[in-house]
Amino acid sequence: MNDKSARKAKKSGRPLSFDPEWALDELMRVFWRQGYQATSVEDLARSIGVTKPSVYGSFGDKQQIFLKSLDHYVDTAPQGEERFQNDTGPLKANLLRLLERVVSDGGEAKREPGCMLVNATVECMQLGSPFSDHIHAGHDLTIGRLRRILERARERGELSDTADLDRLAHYLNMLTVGAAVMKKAGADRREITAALEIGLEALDSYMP
Amino acid sequence: MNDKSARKAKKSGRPLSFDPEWALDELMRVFWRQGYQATSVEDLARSIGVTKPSVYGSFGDKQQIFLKSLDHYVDTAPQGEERFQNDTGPLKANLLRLLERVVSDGGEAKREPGCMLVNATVECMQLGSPFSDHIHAGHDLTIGRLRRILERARERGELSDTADLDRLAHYLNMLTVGAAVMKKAGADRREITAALEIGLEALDSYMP
DNA sequence: TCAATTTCCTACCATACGGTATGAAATTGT
DNA sequence: ACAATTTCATACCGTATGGTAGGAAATTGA
Repeated sequence: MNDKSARKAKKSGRPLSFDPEWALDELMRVFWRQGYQATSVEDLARSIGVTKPSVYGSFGDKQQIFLKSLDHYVDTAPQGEERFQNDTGPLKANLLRLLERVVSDGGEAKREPGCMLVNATVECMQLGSPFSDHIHAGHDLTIGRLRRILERARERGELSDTADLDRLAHYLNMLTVGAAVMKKAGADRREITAALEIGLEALDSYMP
Repeated sequence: MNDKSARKAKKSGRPLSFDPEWALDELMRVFWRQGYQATSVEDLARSIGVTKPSVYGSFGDKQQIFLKSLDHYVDTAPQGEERFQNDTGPLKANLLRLLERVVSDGGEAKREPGCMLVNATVECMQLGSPFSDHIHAGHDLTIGRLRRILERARERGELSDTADLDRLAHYLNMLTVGAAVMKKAGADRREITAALEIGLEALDSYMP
């Protein structure tokens, strides 16, 4: 009867004109580039080659689309969980690579979209729930990922046993966030890298 | 004839119902709290107790009001030029006080407006000129102020002669920006302070 | 008191946007 | 072939918004 859980259950009726996963990725990119308020539902519809009612039918209203896009961003770009895995080298070098990637990702064109989570924080925290909830979750997830990197580094003896990994993770997140904003402000990439290198020197105090 | 330059020239006609300087400060606060796109011209008018046409008559269109507000913000709040002067104590303590003030200013209520320049960067850089020009100018001014603090510290012997003050100023600005965003994200104030303290430890490498 | 000047508010316009009603088009199963 | 189902696009509605026209109100100077 209630067969909603069946994944591969073939549906009758006209098929979707787009792949839902691909579409969500496209929708995310529009919000990433333009922000929440500056994006119209028609922009979203055009990006996946349909008209408004189809978007509403498949993804809900504008707010829901944005929240799904934000969750999708945090899950995938630019530093998905799997990208955190290959951190076998020196801690500071790994972190620099990671933070630089956050800053350089999505920046093929002249317009730099920066980090969507940061953009959402500035633009949407004031809009209250459920925006604030999803944004909180995004930061918690990011900080948790950073903390796990630090934990693995400590297991390898690269951080002293007394170091407060929570505080360090919060600091690294703040550093990344600052870099993302300055990227969007048009700062030169080498300038940002130089600043990040200075910031990572703060870790020296917590190495054995 | 063309007496526009006369400051105290008494104008004939109905007097303004508000003090222009006070009004600009109020307008700035509305944009600071709500952002550019989420603010309607009617919001602005109500904040100074008039209706829309009076606002247009005195301050121009929405874009001009925003740019004037942003310039006014950079000039005055939260770390105007004069607030940078009393830095006779130890460098790191002075910087911590300064960066904390940036983060705590304007946050009387529950809604944290953060730093208006950061908010404008995220929301308005994509809107092109003249937004991007004013935002650039704001960051340049802020970084220049930080650089002057570092220069005075070096004159007092608190920084080594080889330290690259430009890079350090860029780094400190990035740190502040990150703190402003995390403040808006709802991060606890003690959490932010702790992260800032870690970030300032990076300066140790540049002290003699 | 009266003209000149400047600001004020009411009312309005055009547009853009979020969201929906409705029926046509495309598929599946029988 | 035909019913059931699902997605599609055209057309529309109500509202909010940026911006303006036009005349009333308040001041200065004569």
